[in-house]
Amino acid sequence: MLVAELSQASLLTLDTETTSLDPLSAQLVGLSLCTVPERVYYIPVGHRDQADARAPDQLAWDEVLNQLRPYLESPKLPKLGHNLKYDLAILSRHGVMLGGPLWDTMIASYLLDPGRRSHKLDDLAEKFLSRRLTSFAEVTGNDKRPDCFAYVGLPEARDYSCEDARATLLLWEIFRPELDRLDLWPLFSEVEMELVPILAEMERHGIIVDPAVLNLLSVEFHADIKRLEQEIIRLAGQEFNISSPRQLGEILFEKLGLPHGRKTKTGYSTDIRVLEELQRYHDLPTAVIRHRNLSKLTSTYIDSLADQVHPKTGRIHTSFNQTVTATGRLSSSNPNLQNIPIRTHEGQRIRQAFIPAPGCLFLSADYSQIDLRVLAHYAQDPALLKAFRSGRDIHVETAAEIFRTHSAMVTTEMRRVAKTINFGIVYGMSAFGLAGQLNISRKEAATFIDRYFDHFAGVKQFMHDIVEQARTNGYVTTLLNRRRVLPDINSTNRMQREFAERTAINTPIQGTAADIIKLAAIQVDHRIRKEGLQTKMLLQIHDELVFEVPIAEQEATTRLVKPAMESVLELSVPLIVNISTGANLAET
DNA sequence: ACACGGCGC
DNA sequence: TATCCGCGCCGTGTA
Repeated sequence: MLVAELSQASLLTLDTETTSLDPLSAQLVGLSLCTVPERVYYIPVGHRDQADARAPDQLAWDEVLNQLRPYLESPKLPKLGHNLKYDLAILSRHGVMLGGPLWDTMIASYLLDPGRRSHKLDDLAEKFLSRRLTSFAEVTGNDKRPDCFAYVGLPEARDYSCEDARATLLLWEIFRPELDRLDLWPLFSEVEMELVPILAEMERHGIIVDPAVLNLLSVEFHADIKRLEQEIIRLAGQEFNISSPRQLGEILFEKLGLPHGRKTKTGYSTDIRVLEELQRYHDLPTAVIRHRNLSKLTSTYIDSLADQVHPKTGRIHTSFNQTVTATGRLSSSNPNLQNIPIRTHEGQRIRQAFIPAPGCLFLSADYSQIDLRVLAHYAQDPALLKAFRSGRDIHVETAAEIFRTHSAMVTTEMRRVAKTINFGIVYGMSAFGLAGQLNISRKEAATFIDRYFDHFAGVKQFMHDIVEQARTNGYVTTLLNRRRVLPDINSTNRMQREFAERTAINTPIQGTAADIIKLAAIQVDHRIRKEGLQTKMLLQIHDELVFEVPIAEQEATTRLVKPAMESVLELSVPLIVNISTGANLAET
């Protein structure tokens, strides 16, 4: 009956039930399928009874596959799911390469409103279908086993799973016309959905960390932390918890009587800026800064990365989340591989622990100044366009303007200030924010900003226009028509309104950069396939793609990646990609 | 659950 | 008068 339906279907909705959230170890328990919301089928294949034997009344997966494979793998039949990246990974491990256009209600919901807090099926069903779905906790009861779903009775599992598949299809019937109406279909089908299997493969492949390097760092840093603890206690004259900002504040500002600066809701601020200021008066802050640096690296990166090496693969498998950020960027979690330290020497040593597979090297390809290039394109500012078209150092050019000198006379310090301003511009920063960032007076900051806008008048005009556009429309868009609503843009609360105004400036820039890097990942993936290379894309870090490249493919990959990334979109200024290679992440 | 602090782009 | 630069994830402390 299902098969008869499938042969007529124009869309197949599916939802997998498994033994684990980790697709690398999850076993398939059941699969629900539907082509219309009125009839949903549940196929139990991996249920266990209470004695942990195979439950009766199930189908053998091989026989199910004999019947269903042509439809599941059909390149013509579109597949709909909620968070299809997961189902894709599960089915792939069970011998099915899901084919056809992929449509995902989680991503559809995200494109329709990227600012929404949750795109979970249960929450969307409640909001758009006025239906309360049975939660996973309700169907698995008190069972705390990681593979608890396998022990759910067949009727209960069927009802639960079918409910989810049906809700997915009903949501799709709402979202699909909305995507069309808001002109989001190309972004959805040609960008976001193309990215899904690519991200799934990046996650599956993972990245190697060298446990020997991590162990060495762990031992060394723990010893340093221990020594610093002794010194801090000596300098403070008493024991206390250095990791507690509250206790640290009491020591610094009450016991030692050092001058306190800003206060937070809960007490004195003890952040890095405050501690650096206090170094003039006492040796304690210096030791605390060093202690903070080392404990941060140890707890967040060294020890926890070692814990997250997958037992089956010996690699780290992050999750790339496609429905989290308000701007269109990806995020990475469990662990976050988009914030591995880079600036400090200790950070570089952590990067050394990330290594390519034997016989391979890492190749990193990053867009040069992508945010400012996007700004140049939007603003059509003659000076900014000229600087990028002539290939000059944008921060040096900016410094020459705001310091009223020639670019040949720009010092590294002047360049640093200009760089801060350039980043601030992208974020819609005020004179107040810039002053705080550069530790200069507000008047000086205002002078820099005035001179900046004097020279880059097109940027000023752009910032004005985009805020105006946001006020009129209630939303802003990127070059690929990604949209973000700004409910507070006309708020009477000045703080809220100004925040929305900064968002109106930043989102088209950051979001367009996100569009570009997503297009790049898709293009590069397709070309790698076409050329039959073994190179694997491992990471996306906002403006950078990192690959694991067999040594013999280094040249071919470089020749492929750079032009592919530079030609994904034609802006008014060139997109420039820098390539570097190395035997670990520190070397790239 | 929330605040703080800190890592990345 | 006060304002405190956009987007994330995560560890720790505190309640």
